Amino acid sequence: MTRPPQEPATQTPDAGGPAHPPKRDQIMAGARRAFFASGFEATSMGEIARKAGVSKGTLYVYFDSKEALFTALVEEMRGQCAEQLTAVDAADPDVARALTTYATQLILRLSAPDHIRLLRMVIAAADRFPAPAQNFYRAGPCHGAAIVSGYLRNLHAAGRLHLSDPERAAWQFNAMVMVPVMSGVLMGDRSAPDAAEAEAMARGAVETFLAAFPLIDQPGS
Amino acid sequence: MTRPPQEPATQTPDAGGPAHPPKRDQIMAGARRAFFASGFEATSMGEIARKAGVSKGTLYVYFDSKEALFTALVEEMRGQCAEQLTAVDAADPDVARALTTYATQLILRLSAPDHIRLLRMVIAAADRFPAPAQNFYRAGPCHGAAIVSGYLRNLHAAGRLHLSDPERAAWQFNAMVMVPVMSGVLMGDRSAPDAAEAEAMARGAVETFLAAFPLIDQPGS
Amino acid sequence: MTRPPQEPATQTPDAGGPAHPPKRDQIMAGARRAFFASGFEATSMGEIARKAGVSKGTLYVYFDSKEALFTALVEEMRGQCAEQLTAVDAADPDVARALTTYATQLILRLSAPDHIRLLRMVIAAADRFPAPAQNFYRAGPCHGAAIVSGYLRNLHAAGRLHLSDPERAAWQFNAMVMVPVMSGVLMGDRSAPDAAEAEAMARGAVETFLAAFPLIDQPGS
Amino acid sequence: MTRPPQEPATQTPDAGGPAHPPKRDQIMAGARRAFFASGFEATSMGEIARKAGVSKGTLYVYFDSKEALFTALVEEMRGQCAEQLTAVDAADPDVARALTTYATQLILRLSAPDHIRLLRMVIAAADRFPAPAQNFYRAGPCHGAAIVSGYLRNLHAAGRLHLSDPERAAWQFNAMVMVPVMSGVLMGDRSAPDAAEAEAMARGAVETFLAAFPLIDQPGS
DNA sequence: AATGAATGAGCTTTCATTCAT
DNA sequence: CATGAATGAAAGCTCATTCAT
Repeated sequence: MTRPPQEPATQTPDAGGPAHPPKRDQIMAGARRAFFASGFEATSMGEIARKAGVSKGTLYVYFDSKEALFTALVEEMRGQCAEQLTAVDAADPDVARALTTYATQLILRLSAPDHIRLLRMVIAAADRFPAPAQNFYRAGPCHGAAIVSGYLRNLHAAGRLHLSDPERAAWQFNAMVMVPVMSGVLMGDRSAPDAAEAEAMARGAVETFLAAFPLIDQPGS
Repeated sequence: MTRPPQEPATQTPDAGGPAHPPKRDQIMAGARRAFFASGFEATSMGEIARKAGVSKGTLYVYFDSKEALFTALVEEMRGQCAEQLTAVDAADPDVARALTTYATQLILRLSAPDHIRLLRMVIAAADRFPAPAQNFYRAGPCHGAAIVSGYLRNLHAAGRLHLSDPERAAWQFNAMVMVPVMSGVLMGDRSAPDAAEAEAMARGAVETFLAAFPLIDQPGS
Repeated sequence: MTRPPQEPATQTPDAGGPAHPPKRDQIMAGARRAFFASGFEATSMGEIARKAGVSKGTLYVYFDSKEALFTALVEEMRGQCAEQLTAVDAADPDVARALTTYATQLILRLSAPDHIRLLRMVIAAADRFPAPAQNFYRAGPCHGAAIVSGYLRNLHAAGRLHLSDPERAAWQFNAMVMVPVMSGVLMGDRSAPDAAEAEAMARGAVETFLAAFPLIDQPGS
Repeated sequence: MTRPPQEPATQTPDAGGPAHPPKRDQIMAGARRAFFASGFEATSMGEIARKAGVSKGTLYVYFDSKEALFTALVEEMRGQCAEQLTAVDAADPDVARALTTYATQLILRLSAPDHIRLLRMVIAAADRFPAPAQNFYRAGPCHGAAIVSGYLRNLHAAGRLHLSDPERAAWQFNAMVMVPVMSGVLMGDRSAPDAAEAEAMARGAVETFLAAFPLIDQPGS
């Protein structure tokens, strides 16, 4: 079920273009602003050039096409996926608290407007060029599942939890955390939750999860 | 958390357009085929007109714009959401089996290529005109949560299950059912599961769910 | 050696476009002026639209592409090839005079600026899309050879000339007529000849031709 | 009628450009390959630079513009015109054989794909910058006529042929040789002839030519 | 001299929309 | 109501040319 975030799918490699001068970053910054403002289809190369402060021709010195530029942008942003930034505090002896904190952070980051925008763009483009969505998926949901499953595995090894399939449990946990709020935000039916609401939803998920996979009390502690 | 599938959000009302003559259906049919074949942006009004067998001008007699046509189409398709078509068999005394059957159907319908296409289109458009996505969300995920929460509420009333928040539990159940496979399909990282795989995933979700919310044995049966 | 001017080579049929309204002629007229002014590559669709007095979009209602428009134009002009317009006066009993008159006309028409322009365009395009050049060749040089060979065949049948290969003789006659002046005009090394010069060159060709294929005196005339 | 291949017409003199360093030859070689591969318009300066192995900027150190580079290339290739490479064997006592051999070679060289390419390019450009075409014409057809007329003049001086206008006769001979096959090849209606076909056409031209200008038998030989 | 990054005008083509018939 | 010809704005992309290094 889990896909390791390795070997990202590629479609249109950057091809030529100068190695990595500041102009490239300038273009990426302009592209980020432009794509985030209007989405992939509705953003024109002219708009990107204007926002980047370079000529339209320069865009094509660094990127072969609009698709390639978008792909490179998503690639660059993989490292900022909500799931990449959120970890479970393995040092916290209070498992419920650790999971709740993690889940709260995840909800807040996943539902941040910029993240939603990126997600929408990437999904929208998935029909025509799947590489960005695939890479994003592996760096995001798959990575998130790996983080949680690793944590659960450790708990299991420590005898604090009984789990037959940590990976499945991790996906289920993350699913319960995100879906109730993320789906509404993604579909434009509600806005991002504030911290209090996020924590409440996190609690709900943790509660159900620990009911299904009860912690084993440590005799000596 | 749940949004009742009532009062659909509107953005671009159909304005003029005859009430419901056969020509309108003809256009809708053409639009459905065209949009599903190529997505919103890549579909031209000319293509729709050709597929519908009417002139381009006629399109504008019934719909104010391409957006309005798309919105109307999504509106019309609300009734065919995966969640609208899938029910829990309340008559089945075997709750685990009823839930597994439901979840299997849901997975298969949600990951069907046409459904994925529609979902992508609707998400892609959510930035620029949110109405379709909202309506779709309410008729889909919200409706699905309502179905399950209703079923759970009945079980609770029958004393077969103890639940403090049936709605929350319903969202969590649906989340565990869909996410592990849907997210991969939606992001283009995997293809739709076959019946066997769908059932396996359904079992996994039901197992965890019933571990968290254990059934109460009926003494007299 | 001769290619019958039948079944013209096609490459990009006109495809859609309204049947044959005045707008189409308007576009063709604009295209003619524009292409003749600058050649195929150097003429832009915008320039054609301006010269035709229509919008750029309208061009594409009638023609699929710039190539298709050019091909249609050459097609239309086939009928105005120099060779199509020039005939040998079979009624003239003075063969030398008939041939000289024909050759003079041919030289004048072939070296007319418009004809040279068209020829250059068609040759220039022959690499990328050969259909126009082929059609032009069949309607031009091949047709011209057919006219002369027909005339020669009649002379032969009438016993006025002995010829083993009328077609070959016809090509040779036409070659002698056109090359000395046409090649210089086509290559931009000289301008079109006036009537006097054209007649002088015609005489030269006829003289040599009749030296090679002497007329047989009619005993009874 | 004949233009001596002297003082080539110039239009865009090379201006700056170092006299003749190896880099210049390198560029010319790249330009030759590029122009021959794609024609004048379809060849970009970038392509030339790549094929030449120099930077785009360097191109402009040696040549003022794309046109100037093309002009210089055609200039340089004058020496390789088909007509420059083909001579009549004045030592051969068999005039018909000498002419046939010459004509066969000429046909083969003129219809060679590279020659056709060059001819098309030069004709295509003749409208916008006439110098290349003029130079090509003088080095080609004019030179060819000069070769033949010189040969004929010698025959005349030797009493083997009676000719009032050797130059005119030379043009007519060359015309009969090339036109029947060259025109078809140039217009894309047929491919280059093989040696056998070329010789057959050569024989046809020589036969007619010698019928028009019969050889005078040498009494003492 | 040589480079190659940068430019910006210009290209062909598409398309949602309008409107006279 | 229905048509389809006509539009014009804009899109992605190319390329000859320049210039600071």
